[in-house]
Amino acid sequence: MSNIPKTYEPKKFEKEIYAAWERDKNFHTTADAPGAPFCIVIPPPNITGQLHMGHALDETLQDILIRWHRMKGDNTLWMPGTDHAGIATQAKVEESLRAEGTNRYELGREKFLERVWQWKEKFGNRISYQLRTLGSSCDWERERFTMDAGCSAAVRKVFVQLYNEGLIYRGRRITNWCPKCNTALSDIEVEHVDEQGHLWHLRYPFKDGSGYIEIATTRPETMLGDTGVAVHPEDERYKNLVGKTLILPLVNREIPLFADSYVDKNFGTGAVKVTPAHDPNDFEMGLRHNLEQVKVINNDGTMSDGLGKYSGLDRYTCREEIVKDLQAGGFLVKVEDHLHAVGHCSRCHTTVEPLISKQWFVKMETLAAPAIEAVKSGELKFVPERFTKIYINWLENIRDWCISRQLWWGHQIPAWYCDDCGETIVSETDVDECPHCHGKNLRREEDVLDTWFSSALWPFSTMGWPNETPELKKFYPTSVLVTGYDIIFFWVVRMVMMGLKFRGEVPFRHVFIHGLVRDELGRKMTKSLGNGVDPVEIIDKYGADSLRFMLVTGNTPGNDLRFYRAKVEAARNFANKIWNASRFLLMNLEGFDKNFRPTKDDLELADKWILQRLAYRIETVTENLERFELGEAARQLYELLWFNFCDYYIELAKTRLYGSDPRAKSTVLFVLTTILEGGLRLLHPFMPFLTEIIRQKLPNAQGSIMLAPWPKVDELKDFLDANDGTNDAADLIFNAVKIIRNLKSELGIDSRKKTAVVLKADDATDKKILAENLRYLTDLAFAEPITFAEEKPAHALSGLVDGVEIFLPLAGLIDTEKEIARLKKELDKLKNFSASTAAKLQNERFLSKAPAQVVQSEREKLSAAEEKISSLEQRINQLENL
RNA sequence: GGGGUUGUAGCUCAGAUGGUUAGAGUGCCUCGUUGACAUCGAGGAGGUCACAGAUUCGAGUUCUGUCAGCCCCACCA
Repeated sequence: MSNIPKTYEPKKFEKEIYAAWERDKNFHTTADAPGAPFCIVIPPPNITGQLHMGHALDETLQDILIRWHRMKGDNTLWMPGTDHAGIATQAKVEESLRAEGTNRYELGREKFLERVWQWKEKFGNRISYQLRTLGSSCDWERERFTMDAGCSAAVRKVFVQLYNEGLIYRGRRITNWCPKCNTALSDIEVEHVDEQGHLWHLRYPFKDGSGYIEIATTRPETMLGDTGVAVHPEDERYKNLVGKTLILPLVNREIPLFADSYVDKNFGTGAVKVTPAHDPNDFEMGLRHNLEQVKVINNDGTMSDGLGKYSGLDRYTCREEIVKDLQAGGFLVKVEDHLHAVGHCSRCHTTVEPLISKQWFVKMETLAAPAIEAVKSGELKFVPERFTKIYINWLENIRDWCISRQLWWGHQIPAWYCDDCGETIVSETDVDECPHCHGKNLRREEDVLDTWFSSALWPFSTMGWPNETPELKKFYPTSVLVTGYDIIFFWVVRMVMMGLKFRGEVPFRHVFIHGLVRDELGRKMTKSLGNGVDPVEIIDKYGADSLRFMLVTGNTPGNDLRFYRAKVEAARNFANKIWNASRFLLMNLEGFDKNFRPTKDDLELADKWILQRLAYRIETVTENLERFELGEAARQLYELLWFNFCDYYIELAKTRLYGSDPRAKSTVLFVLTTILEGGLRLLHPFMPFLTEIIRQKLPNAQGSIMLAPWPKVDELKDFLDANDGTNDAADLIFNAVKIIRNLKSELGIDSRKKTAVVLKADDATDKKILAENLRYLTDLAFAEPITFAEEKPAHALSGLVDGVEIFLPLAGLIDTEKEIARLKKELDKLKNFSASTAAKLQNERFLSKAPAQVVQSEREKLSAAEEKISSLEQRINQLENL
């Protein structure tokens, strides 16, 4: 029988296995295949760069669910693809152009886009390749891109319909503007960061010379655009001043003092300067009071023309100049330190400038209502549930979505402006004549759409929508969306809204949320910190299976997890353990008859025990997968395969394996292969490569493991008997093993050295179990010879398990005092426990209110403890009288 | 300002619907290389489950409050 190398070296086989899966079309899905649909659409990675640890986690979770369902026999589709990532990708390409000494404007729109497509080709492929190295079992034949023809058609259709329904509109509004990216941003693309700034107190004189009013501002440079000063209508300090005219310092513009309830009486001086063109609140107030909008800051962050010496200055340089000039003019009262939140571009971290410009918006309120309802009704569920609150809270306070971006890379907005009659035409197909005036002077809107607009359609645009494809019918709504909590607002809510709007159904039944992967110190992995760990490098060194296993164990849904190498190594060691257990089995397969099936009578305690363990884990692992508790499922498999199978069963199997009874050997081989093969299938979703390569070598399996059936308890039913006492018996034996090992260690005896053991069992059942399985004590604890005694030997170390006393007789004298001290310590512990249990059992209320089962088990515990106590006391007595 | 979340062994984390004497990985200490595995085996030390109350026969687990950390949302200039 073929054998495998001594150590687990994933690098030697992972690539090959993946290639074989792909070659054999194991990932392939058709809509008309049998089985209930199970579908996940991948959160499309950006084509900006390469796979990072966050992707590795996201893909691993998805692949586990996908592989599990595929094995379960569901018609399983994992739709792969990538995202064009408008701003981010454009910025990357512009960066590389800068390195070449040119820029996009020199290149022109068309040439520039060619460059971006080249970039897409390169990095999109790299991402797909890296997903493969992780083992992701996507249906690659269906790979999509947010800007491919199908997605583009979907985008156009959605845009036009929303426009026609009045849900998309174009308006001149104040929006967040990034002076560096040179584009508008939506509200959620702005990150607010607390910054230590200043609060400048300024005095604005009244026109009539009757003094001045003091205002406070954090942005003095915007005063050039002030067109009013506001106070609260009920502010006694200013009540009778409202309506007066002020002279704006430095500019000498006449501006009104008016009242608006927006103003907070308690902040600053209670009087606020109003700059409608550069502050969202001032903009609103400006509309309410018909104030002029004076734009003083350009899109690039410099000061506008017509501002005299300030024109052309950078906004922050200008601030310094203004402050200087205000001070010189006697308008500056004082400067205070002030901590306040400042908006930054989430992409480049430049301070955002609120500016007035013409942008396209999506009206959110009518779209949001059904999205809220879908979650409230339970049609869509978040895992963990707590995220529903965040989701609903956000949707209930939603504001219109600015979807136009002044970029080139993205879906160009399908709108045309007629220069002849001023008409705006929005159309799914390109337009070359104005339907209104038949003029030919049409200009296409240059702006592109926010990246998330196309991402929002991903669950159905990838399935062929707007055509009613078989895929759409079969797989929509998809089953689960797996994503990080950081993009719930960006993506999840928008997919839900668009899915409900255009398909009339939620895009997915469950949203499975995971946390962020952090570094060993708990910090976010970022480029600026340089603390990112490259998954490709980890895979190269430890294997994809180890990385995957590490990413799912030891964490719970929705919580962040820390990445540290020791954890990957632990996972790798687990893989190596399985590797070697398999190696052991493979080297002992001689004489294996794959048609042999033992009868129940052939099975001994260890066989029945391990088969029951497997059956139990089939149940609990499946349950945990159903609950999305992948970490717990993985933990249980670790326990089954390492502790139960390797540490106990394999050791116990050796005697019969090397023995002379052929039927016993056949039986043990059957059990070994059954457990390993079943365990591999359970483990396959987590560690696909390792389980595949090993299972292919097993004589009791055929075909790819990824297409093998998910284990069922039913497979083992011939060997299971829930009430045969197997577990109690196994507990007794294994506890006895522990005690013998323990005593040996206490005496400094080599754990593998054969040591005589004396047993004293008063209970007939216990005695029978021990007598039938003495070999296990020899195999696991190297106890030999083992004898039964009615009396406690004098010179011996002793231990207790259930009702059984275990002695290690000593040839020479034992250190009696030390042994007494040890036993007394144990006695104390037992007495404490028995006292508290006894107290519990004397408590009337416990007896009357606790379930009978609990009371009963407490009684049993107490009597067991009392038995042990008396036995220990006897023993101590005996030793003291020596 | 609102909301969320975390606080369990030196470190990183599990402990679903409250019920054995609270677990794992890693680190540490002792011992062990006669063919599955030193990426290993055996044993050990190490925890008043942040703190204070409440509910309950019973709380690491439920509730309230306090302290500490992290995160998200938010138009106080």
